[in-house]
Amino acid sequence: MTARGRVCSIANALAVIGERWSLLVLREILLGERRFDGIARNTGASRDILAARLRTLVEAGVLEKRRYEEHPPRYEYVPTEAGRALHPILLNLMEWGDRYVTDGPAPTVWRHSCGAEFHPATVCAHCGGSVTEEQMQVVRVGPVR
Amino acid sequence: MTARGRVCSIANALAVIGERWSLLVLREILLGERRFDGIARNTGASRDILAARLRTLVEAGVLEKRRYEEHPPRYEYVPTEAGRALHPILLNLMEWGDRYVTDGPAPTVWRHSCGAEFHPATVCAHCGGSVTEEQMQVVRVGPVR
DNA sequence: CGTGCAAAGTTGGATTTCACAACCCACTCG
DNA sequence: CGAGTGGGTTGTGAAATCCAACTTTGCACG
Repeated sequence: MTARGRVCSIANALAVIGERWSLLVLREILLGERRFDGIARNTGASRDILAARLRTLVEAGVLEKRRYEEHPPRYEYVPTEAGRALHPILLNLMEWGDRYVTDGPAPTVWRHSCGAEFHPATVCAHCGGSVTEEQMQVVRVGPVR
Repeated sequence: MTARGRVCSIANALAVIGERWSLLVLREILLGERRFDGIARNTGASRDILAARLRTLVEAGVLEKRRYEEHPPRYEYVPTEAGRALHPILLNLMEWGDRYVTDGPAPTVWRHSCGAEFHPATVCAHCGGSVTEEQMQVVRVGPVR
């Protein structure tokens, strides 16, 4: 894991999903593309790097490699619970990119079951209240090693 | 920049904040550490890489470099609106790391103004409803280049 | 039978990025 | 005057990434 710096779950999370291409692989898988060639084409990652990323994501328990055909052996990558739990992070990242990076209209649009075009909001899970800096207070912070 | 793969705001966002150390730099800045040496110490990034990251984050409009002393010239890095908008993403990433990567108790703990220990939830900004896979539907998706 | 195609990777070599330590400069403090 | 501090830059070697080509297992045609 991270040798130096602050002990922190953000750093730990990035050790798993912070390498180049990892989150784009997850994006494709959560969009429903579960095969090696399709993920390679849709992300633009080179095939050797993609193979390495898929291996580490499987080892980390974010994806599961499943054989969907016996002859010839063919595999697909499906998200585990940990992988599905990344969906909110990807949606927030997409929203931030739409707002502050992408020029023009949003390339990808979702609709929520309420009928509205979907935009994510992050709230307090306990009270449902919004998350501004004034409302947040650090109780404890990891030590720096 | 080589724009292969799907046209997507997640990819665009990662082009800005997806390089190694970028999000840990943002973490420190949002925790209140705004000086070069402090950020270097608390993240563990080497000083040359840190200088490069701070430059690209300033160029991208995520941070602002401000002189806080004239003689000798000393600088601090403060988040712009775009930088502050990354706070929800970091909190979600921390939550995911706490749950699926970090062993033992959470290294960093926040309290919300409602009094409860803070945990983030991502909801639909329009209706406040939760975000499960069944409730989400893709309306449009960026093309693959 | 031989050719072509597809999926899921490996392999080899060039290029780019990263890590680490050392160094620099302008100033302040004792 | 010498040491210390903040904010970096430079040089060198190690590691990661990119790219194209190749491999393997099987099926489908003509």
